[in-house]
Amino acid sequence: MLIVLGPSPASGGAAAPPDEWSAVVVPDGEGAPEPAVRFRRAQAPDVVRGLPARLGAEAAQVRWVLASVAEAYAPWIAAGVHVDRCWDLGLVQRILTRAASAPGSGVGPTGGSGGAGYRPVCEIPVLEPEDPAAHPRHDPAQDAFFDLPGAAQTGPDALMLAAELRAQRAAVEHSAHPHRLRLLVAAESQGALVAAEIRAAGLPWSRPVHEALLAEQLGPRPPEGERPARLQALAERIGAALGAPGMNPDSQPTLLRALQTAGVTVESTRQWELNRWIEQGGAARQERAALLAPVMEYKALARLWTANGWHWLDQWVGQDGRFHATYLVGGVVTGRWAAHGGGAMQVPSGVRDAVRADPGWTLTVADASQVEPRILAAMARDEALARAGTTPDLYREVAEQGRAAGTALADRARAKVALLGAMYGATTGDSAALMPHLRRLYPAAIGLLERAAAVGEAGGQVSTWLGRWSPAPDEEWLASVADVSTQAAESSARRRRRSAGRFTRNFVVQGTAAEWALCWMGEIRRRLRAAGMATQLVFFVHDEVVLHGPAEEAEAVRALVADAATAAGRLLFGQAPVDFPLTVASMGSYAEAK
DNA sequence: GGCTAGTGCCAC
DNA sequence: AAACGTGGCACTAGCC
Repeated sequence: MLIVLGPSPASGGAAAPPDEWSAVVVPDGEGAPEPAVRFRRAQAPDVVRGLPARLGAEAAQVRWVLASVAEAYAPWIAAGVHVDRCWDLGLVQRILTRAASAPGSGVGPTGGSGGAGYRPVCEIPVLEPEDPAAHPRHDPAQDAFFDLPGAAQTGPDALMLAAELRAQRAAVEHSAHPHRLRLLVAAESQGALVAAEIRAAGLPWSRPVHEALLAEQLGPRPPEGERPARLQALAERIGAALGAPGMNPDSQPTLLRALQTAGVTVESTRQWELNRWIEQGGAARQERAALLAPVMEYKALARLWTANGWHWLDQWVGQDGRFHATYLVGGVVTGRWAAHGGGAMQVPSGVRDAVRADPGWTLTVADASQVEPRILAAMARDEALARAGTTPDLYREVAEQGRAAGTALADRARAKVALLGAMYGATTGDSAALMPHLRRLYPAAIGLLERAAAVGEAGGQVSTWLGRWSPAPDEEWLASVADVSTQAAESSARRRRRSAGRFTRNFVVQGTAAEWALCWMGEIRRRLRAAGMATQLVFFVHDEVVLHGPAEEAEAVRALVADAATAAGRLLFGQAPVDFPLTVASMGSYAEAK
């Protein structure tokens, strides 16, 4: 059963009160959807709790349809209301709108078996949870200002949302692969629930551990506006060593000039280039390393200070000792999640020790191994690569196969570089040189990547396994690749085609891996709920999850997470031709992972 | 004061 | 501009 929740529509010519919502039950068969219940928006959790029984339905059978789960769900969680299933109209609209621009999707106006093509009934912006529009402030003066006739203060009403739902369902059913797109819709929507729940739970973060770590590396917390003592001392040493006393190492132009004046022949101040200069020193390597040691140390510590220092702690770790990461489901063009605020997707390994389980609880960290090449093997139905994908260490097995075939892909490191390079579109170096060997060993897999690249170079769109499409190139791109008026224009056109090809090449793999991860988390969530466990998902980074729960649940949780990974593979690929093994362990500190 | 571009580093 | 994909974010410099 589908129940749409949204702002009440006008009735009898009278506008509904601004904070009134309606529940619209969408019948399975014929019949128009009708508002079944009207309620104040703040009462939504009670409605969600009570309405299914009043309609004679099991709560677990209801799919709640919302314009934006990110916007609506947080107060429900706060009220202790969790739902099993939902349909996020905004997230699905984004997927369908993009698909509609791709001729092969079956979603657009030209394709489809009987569908007229997907056109949104109403625009549903994908709001960030921080977006002021997601949390309208109740300032009466503002209300008066926005209460103009026709002002879309509350967005589409529940009946419009029901109509949009209808359009979305039709588009899915008429698409090229309805069962896959259905899964994507369910997984993306479930992802929105997971993201909101992770944010609400938060990653347990020990302020004392973090502060001790900062004190150890940077010295005591400095007064506002001053550098920490260790950094200040290093800045002075750098100035002295480079013959530029008083210089500010935070100023890249200043530092670069000082380095060059001191005979350090680099063109940037990047760490890798400084390291390369040291390596090239021959007999003078020691001297060079000693000269640049304070610079390197300054860079590392300055990064810690600015990215994850005391300010970060104050801003992102509240009194509850949790880091509440805000995830943007499908926020990356490939479908990966993005994060907003606090750098949640880039918590450096150096500060992960501050992530500590509560007393009596434990962190379970699960990291999926080599997801992308496994995904590639499964998508391409590449038998040989899939064989490697049934082993725990895919790269090692690829090296075995490479050695047996007498190719240069004879050790694990080369196998890894070659495969990653193939998925990223490497054109130089070791990985490009190994491509012919890879192509011979895995013609189906490499063929899939090269076809995806060719589509991108030609300005076309590609799709993930479940049906998330890459964007169509914009006018500017089309014009630039058509411009062959000069040699410079022609080479620029070629460069941009290649770049688009690398993007689509990577898109199919990265995007499908993101779909696997989405299903993985959905399965974890479903199983945790079914088992009635207290353990919660508290963190996610592309192919890694962190759960936090009572120590006595840990053993079951490890098994549950691994089972969920297998189930996700089955959901995508049926009897999955590859395995999705995990490195999974329970621990007190996140730093113990890997 | 705000804004953008450039730079550099973190994660996968 | 580091070869080779996706991002976020902090800082400086230089503009209005």
